[in-house]
Amino acid sequence: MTARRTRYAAYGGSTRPPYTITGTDTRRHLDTEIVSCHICFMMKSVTNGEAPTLDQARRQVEHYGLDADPQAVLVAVRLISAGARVGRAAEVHFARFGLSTGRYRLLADLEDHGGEKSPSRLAADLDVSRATVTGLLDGLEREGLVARRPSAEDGRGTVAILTARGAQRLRDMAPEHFGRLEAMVGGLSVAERTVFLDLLARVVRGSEALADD
Amino acid sequence: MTARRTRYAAYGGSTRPPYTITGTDTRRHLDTEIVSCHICFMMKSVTNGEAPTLDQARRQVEHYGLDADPQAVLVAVRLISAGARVGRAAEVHFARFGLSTGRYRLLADLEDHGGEKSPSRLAADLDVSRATVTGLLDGLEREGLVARRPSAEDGRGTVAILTARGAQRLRDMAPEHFGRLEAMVGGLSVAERTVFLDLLARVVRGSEALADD
DNA sequence: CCCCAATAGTTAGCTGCCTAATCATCGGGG
DNA sequence: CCCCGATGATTAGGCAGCTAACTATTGGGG
Repeated sequence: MTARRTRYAAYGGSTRPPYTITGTDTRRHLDTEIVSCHICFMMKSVTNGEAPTLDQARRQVEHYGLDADPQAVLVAVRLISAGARVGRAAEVHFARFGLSTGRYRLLADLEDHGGEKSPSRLAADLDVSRATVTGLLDGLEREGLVARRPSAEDGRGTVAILTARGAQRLRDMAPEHFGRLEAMVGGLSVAERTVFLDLLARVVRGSEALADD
Repeated sequence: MTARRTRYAAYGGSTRPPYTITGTDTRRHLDTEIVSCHICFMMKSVTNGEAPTLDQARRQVEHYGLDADPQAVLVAVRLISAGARVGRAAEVHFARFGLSTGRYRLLADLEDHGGEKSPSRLAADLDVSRATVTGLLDGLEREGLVARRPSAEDGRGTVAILTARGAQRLRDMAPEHFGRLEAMVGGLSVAERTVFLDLLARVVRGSEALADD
């Protein structure tokens, strides 16, 4: 059979190249369009990255007869939305180097720590569960970027070590990686960056209000 | 056999309550601790939500002999980190109401649009792929919060409609939901919120620098 | 000196998100 | 009038994150 015409057989050997994120096929629509709605007619601006709208927030709050501040709601919703958006952009970014955000963070943390660390420490420092670290290490070990070695002091423990190949990967991607990160915040002045860091930290601290109880 | 002692049998019927996010078992460690490292000894402050550090960013940039601005790198990395953090908090929040962030966003968008919308429109407006919308609708339909109906005009199309049960769910959760969102940004003054919205939008727009090419 | 609670790591199963491929239908150009 | 490209929706497969449960080891208290 011709290799190209096979339908489901191609999946049989799991021969899909890992991390082939290229971009969404749902192309962005026009800047502005009329939206017909059962309740009202409204202009919906789809200016990139600025959804949802203050109008939407206001409408929702009013709809349920609450006295919440629409602007406050908007900030919260935008942050959640922005987080997902930036997270996806980061995933596309790291896919270039055959990594994911999680795998890169683990590699970089290992490098910063001298090349050795236990999975538990990694989980704590990366702020993910130990199970996630197991999964990340599995993938990285398969590609030869890290290795696992039983701990010398603790019979239960393991040590993750950065391999030469892993260190090389980090070195190779560094110029483009840091260049793109810099470009990402290039639209802000130094003063604005300082303000942004402060406000971001305070909102993140406030986001515990979502999970608390 | 006693229902409590069963090991894997409990999974047999897939009788796991959906969305039982309660919090991580990796409890936070102390505020400050000494970290021994092959290269250096350093104080590692784990002040909640303020990792990674400017020092880490500076060290990394220097390590590879680049001339990137450490503060710019820090802003980018913090935003990515904060996005994941806030995203997880949101997931915990929505789990309270038997929803996920994606499912809530779909429901709310439907409600705001008069209760009817095609999956393609939902995908475009929520900024996710159509495949994701299919998955979200599957879950919501299973719980009776939305229904699918073939489109009247287009033989290919489907219309997702908000059911009475779905509208009720939104109504029930509204007070607590908006209250928590408001609390989340309660640490910011109105002026600061305005600034934050502006800066956030600009950084999100800049985050295209990660995915572009 | 032994036992048991705490800890380290893994595994199983879930969700959300993605891309690529598939199937059905619409609709305009030759 | 028919055909083929464009579009709507789903399916299949993959990764990352989570919780809960399981196994193995450590180490302190009775």
